[in-house]
Amino acid sequence: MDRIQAVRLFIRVVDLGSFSKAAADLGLGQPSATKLVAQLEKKLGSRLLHRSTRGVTATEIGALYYEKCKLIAHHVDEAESVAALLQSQVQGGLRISTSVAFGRRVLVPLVIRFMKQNPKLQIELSFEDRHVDLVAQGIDVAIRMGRLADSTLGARHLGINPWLVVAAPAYLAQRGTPATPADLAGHDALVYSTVQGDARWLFTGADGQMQPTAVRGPLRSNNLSALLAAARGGMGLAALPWYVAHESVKSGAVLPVLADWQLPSQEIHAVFPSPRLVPAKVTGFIDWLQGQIGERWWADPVA
Amino acid sequence: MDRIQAVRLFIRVVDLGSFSKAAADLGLGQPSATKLVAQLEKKLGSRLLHRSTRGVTATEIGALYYEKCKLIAHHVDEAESVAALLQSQVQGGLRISTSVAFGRRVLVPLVIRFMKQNPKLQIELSFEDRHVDLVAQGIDVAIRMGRLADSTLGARHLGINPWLVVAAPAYLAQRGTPATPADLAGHDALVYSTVQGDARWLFTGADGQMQPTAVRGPLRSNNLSALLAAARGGMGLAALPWYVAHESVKSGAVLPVLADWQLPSQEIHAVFPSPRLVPAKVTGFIDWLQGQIGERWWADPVA
DNA sequence: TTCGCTTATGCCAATCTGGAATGGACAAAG
DNA sequence: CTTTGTCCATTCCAGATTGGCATAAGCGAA
Repeated sequence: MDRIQAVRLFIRVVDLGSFSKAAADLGLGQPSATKLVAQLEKKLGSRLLHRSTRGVTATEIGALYYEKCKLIAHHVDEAESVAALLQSQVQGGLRISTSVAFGRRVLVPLVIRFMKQNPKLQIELSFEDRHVDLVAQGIDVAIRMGRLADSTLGARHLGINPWLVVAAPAYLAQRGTPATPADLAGHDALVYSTVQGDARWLFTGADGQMQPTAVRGPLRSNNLSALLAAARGGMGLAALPWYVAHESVKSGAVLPVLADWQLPSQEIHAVFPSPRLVPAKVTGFIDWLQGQIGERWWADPVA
Repeated sequence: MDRIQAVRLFIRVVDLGSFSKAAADLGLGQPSATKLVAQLEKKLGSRLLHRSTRGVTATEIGALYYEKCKLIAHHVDEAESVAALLQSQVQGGLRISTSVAFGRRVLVPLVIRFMKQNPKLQIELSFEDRHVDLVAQGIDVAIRMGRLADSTLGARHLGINPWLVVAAPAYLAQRGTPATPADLAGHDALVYSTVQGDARWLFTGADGQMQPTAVRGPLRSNNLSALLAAARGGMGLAALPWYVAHESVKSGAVLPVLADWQLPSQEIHAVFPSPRLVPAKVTGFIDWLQGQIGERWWADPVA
C-alpha cells in the first residue's frame, strides 16, 4: 500500500465525492479505491468518509484530515519537483577532475565556454594526475586518459589522444635525426614518468608491427609542460600528446620525429560515479563536451 | 512500496549514514532498506545517496530532498495526530437524535451533565420521533426505542423502557377502575399513534399470558406529553412510559391502572453509523450514558 | 415499476514484498 | 602484510499482497 497515493486518492475522493470518479481520475479500479481508503482509515483508526449508495462525504475527522492531506500532497510535489529541477536543469555544483596538462591546455578553455552558457553552474576543477576516488572526493565527472580500470563507474568515450615524438631543431642538428626506433639508443629521451614509467616507448610501424623501445635520458618528470620545455631547450627527444606539442610544432620550436611511427593513442573517457541515474548536469556537460571535441581537437583546442 | 515509509527510511539513512543502522532502527532488514531507497531513487529519477563500502552520504540532490522529506514526515505525523486527537479525546461536534418525549424528559438533563464534563464538546440535539437516516442527516448517535430495524448500523443496548396505564382519579371515580383488560371495552383510551397505531394494547398477565386488547377513545396523538395532559384532565386511560408518567403518579395526579398486567417494555438502544471505527466521542458518550442509566432510571431521571 | 449509478465484497492470478544467505570491497587492527 | 569486522549489493524463494473482474445490494430518478 502506497500511503502517498492513498492520500492523493483520498483528496480526489473528497473533491469529487465519489470513489468511482476518483479512481478513474487516478487511473485505477473502483474496488482498489474503496480498499485503499479503507486501509487508510484502518491505519488511522478512524472513519474518514460517510458512505452512502449515492456517494461519499467527509466525516468531521475526514474533513480535518483532508486539509492536512492537501498540505502533504503539496510538499510531496514540491520535493519531487526539487529533484526534477536539479535533474532537468544544468545547475548546482559540478566537480570535475582532470589530469594536469590536459586540463590546463584543453579543458580549461572548454569549461570556460561551458560556464558562459550555463551561468547557474558552479564548477570546481580539480587537477590530479593520479586516479582519485570519485565518490570519496565528491567528484561528479573525471576526464581520464588511457584504458579504463575495471570499475562499476559509468564512462563515456570522448575521443582519441594521439602522441608523437618531438625534438628541438638544434638538438636534431647536433645529434642527428633518428629514422627508426632503433636509432633511439643513442639519443637522450625525456620520459613522462606517469605513463612511461618503465622507460619504454611503444612504436607501431607503417606495417602495423609493434616495436617496444627502451629509452633513457637526462630527465624524468610527471609534468608534460616541463618535458615540452626541456625538448624546446634541446635537452632531448620527448614523446608527448599532440595537444601539448601542437603549438610548438606549429611555431617550429620543435620538430616531429619518427613521423612514420605511431605511438599508442590514449582513449579519452569521461568517468562518473554510478552508471545509472546520472544527474542532468553531468550528462549535459559530457554531451556538450562530446560535441566540442572533434576529430582534430588537439590541433585547435579553442575551436 | 510505501512511499511514506520510504521517506522516513531515507531520513534515517541520511541521519545515521548507514543502511543497516537505519533498517534496524525502523525494524526491517538491510536488503529491504537498500531496495526501498533504490526504488525511491528510481521514482525520482535521480540518485540520492553516494554508496561506498564504508557507508552512505547524501548527494547534492539527496541533501535537498532530505530537507523536504523532513517537512513531509512532519506533516504526516501532524495529520495522523489530528486523527488520533479527535479519536482519543471527546471533542468536536456530537449530533444526537432522540425521540421527542424521551429526549425532553430524560436525555436533556443527562446531556447537560455530560456537556459540563466535556466542555470541548459541541452538542446538537435533534428531536424526531420518526427514524431518520443517520448518514444522510449527519447524526453521530441516535437513541431509539423499540426493536431495531435490520440494519448495518452499530447499536448498543442501554436499558428497558417500561410502560403502564394511568388515569386521573376523577375519571376512575366517574367511570370505574378496570380490573382486567377486558374491562377496557367500556373505557375511553388515549392512543399514542406512533407506537399504538393499530389501537391495540398488548397486556401480559401475571401468568405470562399475552392478551392483545383493542381500545378506542377520543384522542390519538403522537405526543406523549399531550396524552399525559389529557389523562390528567380525566379524558381517559393512557398507556405511557414510566418516565413520562412517573411524576404525575408520584404527585397523585394520575393513578396506575391494571398494575398486575404488564405492557410490553421497549428496549432502548444507542444507534450509530457503521459499527466499525466509531469515533471516541460517540463511544465515550454512550459509555457514559450506560453508566448513568440504572435499573430504575425512569423513576429519577436526574439521579 | 425499471433503470442507472453508487459502494462493498468475494475471488483469483500475477505481482511484489521481505528475509536469509552470499559475495565483494574496504578499513582498521594485529 | 594478513586478518578480522563492517557495510553495501545481489540473488533466491516462500508467502503475502495487490489489483481487477464479476457480483450483490442499496437508493434515487424517470
